[in-house]
Amino acid sequence: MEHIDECKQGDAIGARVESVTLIDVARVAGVAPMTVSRALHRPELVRSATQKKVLDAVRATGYVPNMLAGALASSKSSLVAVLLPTIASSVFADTVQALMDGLTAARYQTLLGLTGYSPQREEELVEAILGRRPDGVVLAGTDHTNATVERLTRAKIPVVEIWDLTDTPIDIVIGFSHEKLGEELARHLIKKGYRRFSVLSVDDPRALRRANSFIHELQRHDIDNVRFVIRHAPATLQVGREGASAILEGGAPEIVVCSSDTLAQGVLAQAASRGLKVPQDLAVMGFGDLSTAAHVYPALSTVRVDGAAIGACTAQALLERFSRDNQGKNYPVRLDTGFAIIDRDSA
Amino acid sequence: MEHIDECKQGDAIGARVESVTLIDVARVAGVAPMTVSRALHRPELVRSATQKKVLDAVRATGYVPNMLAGALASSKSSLVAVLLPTIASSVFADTVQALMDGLTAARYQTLLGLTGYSPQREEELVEAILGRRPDGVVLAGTDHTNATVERLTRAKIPVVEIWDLTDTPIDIVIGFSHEKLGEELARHLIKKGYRRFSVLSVDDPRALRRANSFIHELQRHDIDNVRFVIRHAPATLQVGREGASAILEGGAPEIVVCSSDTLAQGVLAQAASRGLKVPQDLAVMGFGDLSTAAHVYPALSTVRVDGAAIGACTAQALLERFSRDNQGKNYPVRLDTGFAIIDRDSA
DNA sequence: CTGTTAGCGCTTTCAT
DNA sequence: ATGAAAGCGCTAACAG
Repeated sequence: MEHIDECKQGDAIGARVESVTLIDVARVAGVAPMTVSRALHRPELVRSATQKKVLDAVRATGYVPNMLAGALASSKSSLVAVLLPTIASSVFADTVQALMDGLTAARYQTLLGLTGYSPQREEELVEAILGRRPDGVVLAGTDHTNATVERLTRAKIPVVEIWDLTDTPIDIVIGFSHEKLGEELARHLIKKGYRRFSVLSVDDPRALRRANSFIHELQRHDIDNVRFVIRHAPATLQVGREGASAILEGGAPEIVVCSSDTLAQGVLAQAASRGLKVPQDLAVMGFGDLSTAAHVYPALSTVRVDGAAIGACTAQALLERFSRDNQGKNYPVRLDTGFAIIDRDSA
Repeated sequence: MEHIDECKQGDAIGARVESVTLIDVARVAGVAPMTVSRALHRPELVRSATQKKVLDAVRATGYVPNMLAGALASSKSSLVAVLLPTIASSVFADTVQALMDGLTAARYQTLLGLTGYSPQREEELVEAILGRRPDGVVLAGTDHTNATVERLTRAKIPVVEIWDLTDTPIDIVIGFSHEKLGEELARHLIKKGYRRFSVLSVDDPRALRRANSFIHELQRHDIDNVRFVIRHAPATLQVGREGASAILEGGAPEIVVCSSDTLAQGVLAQAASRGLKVPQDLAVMGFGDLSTAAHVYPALSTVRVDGAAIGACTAQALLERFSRDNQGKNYPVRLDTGFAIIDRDSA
């Protein structure tokens, strides 16, 4: 309110709200601006008496440091950009939570961008976001346009690709192999005795890669007639339910392998409404996180991925890069966080 | 790899990666820096020949405008801060998606902060984030610390509180009344003939307010012995399942009213595993979005909230504020987006 | 430990 | 339609 009065006086004509600056604080504290800056960011470099004067002045003036100016002057934005396909697909929720927890604790802030599974859109977002001079970038997946890769590389900041693995990462890559997952799952289920498979997947690139390598592995074991139903992302219960209908049209397979737990839940619902017992009449396999579904639906099998671990490792990798005096050197990281097949018959 | 070579050449001694600036572009294009700036941001002010020279120079140099500098000079950051309790609770997913769609289209970027339902944490985040000089702030809910409100007010930027309603908004408020929702729901269910109620809620403040006004309204209708089970947020299927167990201990009520669809799904699962038919043996009421659950579980009733509408309205309100020559004036907005009771018996 | 001097890269505000 | 000068608010680098 004191502030508002000031405004009414000050801005006789104009629009600009003139905010309190470092210089104002310095004047009130009776020290040099630089001393205020130090008192705020490196308190160990100033006498505690000075420190107190400054903090008092900060409080008195209601000073809020302008990080735009700080970042410009220091070439350090304390900003990390995170680009995800969507926020609706909750597979990333744990990852983002863990990532942001780690970053926030280290006083980094998060710039979020949603790509909608479109590499083109990702490219535009990268370009726009790089203008903010983030200290690091996190991307979902390893499939990017050439321009995206080039821009990211030119930016010379840590880049983490997550939720996938590749032999040619831009910089750091933390995740697991969707191909390997598909193959292992196929072998696992064959070993369990299943022979009649259906696959229900949304058209998100990683889901499709899992599905394809799953089906290929089945073929290598002479299992060919796999019903493969693809629906548009995002994966919802409704999509799962409709997909199940489509699959069940041609008679029930032994098992339906879904690209996500959400889909799998939709399938469960559809199975229930048709009076099919799971897993006796119809086994259902999901993908995602245990906490979401597997504990709750005793009949549901799933492939568990530790999203929180991916986020935590990403935060740690970034912070390490930020802190280390990485003078020109690169410390590539390739972390396979793995996955676990949670199986109702064996568990 | 090209990247690394370049590094080794260029930075003979130092650490700083010197990037291409407006001045470099101007030199290459043979014009003044200011002309480059205009060509990029207000093309209508430069001759198309000049325009072309500049764009060529931009491409040739790989120039990426430094928005930190731009924002500092122009006092316009093109940044909107969004503070949410969590990203795990998917009730906000649609809202965030719609909000960001709107903002991104207008070339605004989003700074995300997670408060974990803690007003204290929100306060810290607000302080930190205000340092970025965002052009607007979006907050979930209307329950903030005094310091939060004061800082936000002092910032003199549009502030939107969403997913709730209040008579004393900071600035703009877009959502619905959780009290009214609880009351209407109570009256609705009483009218349908229900008498034995249980409530299962997580301890998120808005969920509790819905639950409390629901129960109070029941009491006003002389229904008193309501079982009220509260669990820690976030709401997961597992929490729903456990909560259902706790409730069913004391014999099944006619209906369980849950603070979210996710919880409700957990209750459905538990009911199924006990052989209870829904809604005949046990009716289940959720809360959230239709697409999540109600279309899929024919037995599930729910209160539908249009999260996407909240996000879209928020984006629109912000953009309007940004564009209008809001010279000192305020255009308060109070938008009740309402809710709809989706009922299995009536629908 | 504190102060001074120079910018960071851009845009505003005049001139031309 | 284009240019020149003067900052935006802060911090690096050095001097004391």
